[in-house]
Amino acid sequence: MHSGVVASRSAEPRDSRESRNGSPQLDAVSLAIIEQLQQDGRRPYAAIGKAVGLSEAAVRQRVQKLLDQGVMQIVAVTDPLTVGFRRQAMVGVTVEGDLDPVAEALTAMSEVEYVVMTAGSFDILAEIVCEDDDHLLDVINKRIRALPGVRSTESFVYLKLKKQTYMWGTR
Amino acid sequence: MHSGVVASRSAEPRDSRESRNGSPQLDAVSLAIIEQLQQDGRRPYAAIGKAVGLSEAAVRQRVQKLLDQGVMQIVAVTDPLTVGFRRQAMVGVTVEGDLDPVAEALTAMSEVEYVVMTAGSFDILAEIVCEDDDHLLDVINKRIRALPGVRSTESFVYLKLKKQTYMWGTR
DNA sequence: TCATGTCTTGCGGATTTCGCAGCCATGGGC
DNA sequence: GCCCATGGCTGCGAAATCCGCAAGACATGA
Repeated sequence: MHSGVVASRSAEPRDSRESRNGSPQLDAVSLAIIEQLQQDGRRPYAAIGKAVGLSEAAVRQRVQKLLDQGVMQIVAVTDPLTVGFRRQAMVGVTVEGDLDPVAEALTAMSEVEYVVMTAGSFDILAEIVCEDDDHLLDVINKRIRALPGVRSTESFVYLKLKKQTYMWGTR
Repeated sequence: MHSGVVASRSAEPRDSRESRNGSPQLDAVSLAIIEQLQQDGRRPYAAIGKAVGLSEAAVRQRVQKLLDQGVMQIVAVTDPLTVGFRRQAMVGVTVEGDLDPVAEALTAMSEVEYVVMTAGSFDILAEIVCEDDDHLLDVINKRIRALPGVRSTESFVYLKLKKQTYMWGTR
C-alpha cells in the first residue's frame, strides 16, 4: 500500500500512527516474521509462513517491503576482531550546539559502524572499527576531534567482545 | 580453475594459527564470502561463488562451516525503537576485581544485547533493550548495580539511532 | 613414496524462489 | 446505498536454488 513513504500521502490514517522518524508501525504478523528471521536470516519463506500463519507469497511480499522500507536488513554479522580488524573502540562525544551536523559527519565515516544520540554525559556514542592502532588514532584524533562542534571525546578501546545478539524478539 | 584465484596452495600454510580467543584465522576467500553476505544475507551461493571465484558447493560448505564455528551469523537486524522497544541504553560499568564474572552475568541477561570489555574509564560496556522506562530502571538499578563486583554504572539513554552498518568489509 | 585429511568439483533430485493472475475486504467519492 | 480504486492474500506453474553424494586434486606428514 504505501509503496513509498511519501507516495500516497492521502492514505495517512491507516495504522494508528507512525513513529516520528517515519518508520511505519508494524503489526503482529510482521513482528513474527522479523522474529523468525532473527533466528535464521535464510529461513525459507514457506517455513516462515507456516510459523506465522501466512502463505509463502504473502511472507515474501512482507519481507520485501520491510527491506525496502529499511525497517530491517538481512546481513551477516561477525566479530570484527576475528576478521582482521584488530582495533575497535567506542567513542563518547560531547558537542556544543546542534548535534545533527556532528552525527552526520560521523555517519559519513566508513570506519564508524554505529552512531547513536544519547542522553547523559555524552551526546553521541560512535563505534569505530579499524585495522590497527595507527588507523584508530588517526580517526579519533585527526578526524573526529577536528569536527566543528566537537567539544571533547573519550575513547573506550575494545578488549573482548562477549556478547552480540539480535534476538530481542524471542525472549 | 577457479581455485587458482586464491587457493591454499603456494601460499602459506592455510590456517596458520588461531587468534587468542580460539576463532580460526580466515583466508581471503572466506573474507570475500563474508563480505558478500554482509551486503545481502540471502544472496544465492552461486552468485557468491561467481563473485569470489568458487563453485556453488564450495561456497555452501564454507558458509556452513563459518556458521557452525560461530564466526558469523546471518540474521535480520532492525532498529529496536521501530519494533516496539521504546527504551535503549548503553551502560558503562566499572568493576572491582575480576571482570569475567560481571561480564558473564550481563551476558546472561536477556535484555542485554551487547557486552564488551574495554580499556578506559569503564571496564565494561553493555547495551540494553527494554520495553519502557520501568523495565529499563529495573534492569539497571536492581539487576546490574546489584551484581557483586560492580562498583558503579553510568547510563546513556538512546535518543536516536543514526547509523547501524555491518559492511566494514566493503570499504 | 605413500597414506591421509582437506578442499574442490560436478551432478541429479528435492526444495525454494519468483512472477502472474484472481479474489476478497476496506475505504473514498458520489 | 452504490461503485470503483487500492492493498493484501492465495494458488499455481516455471525457473532457479539448495542439498547430499561421490570422485578427483593438492598439501602435509610419516
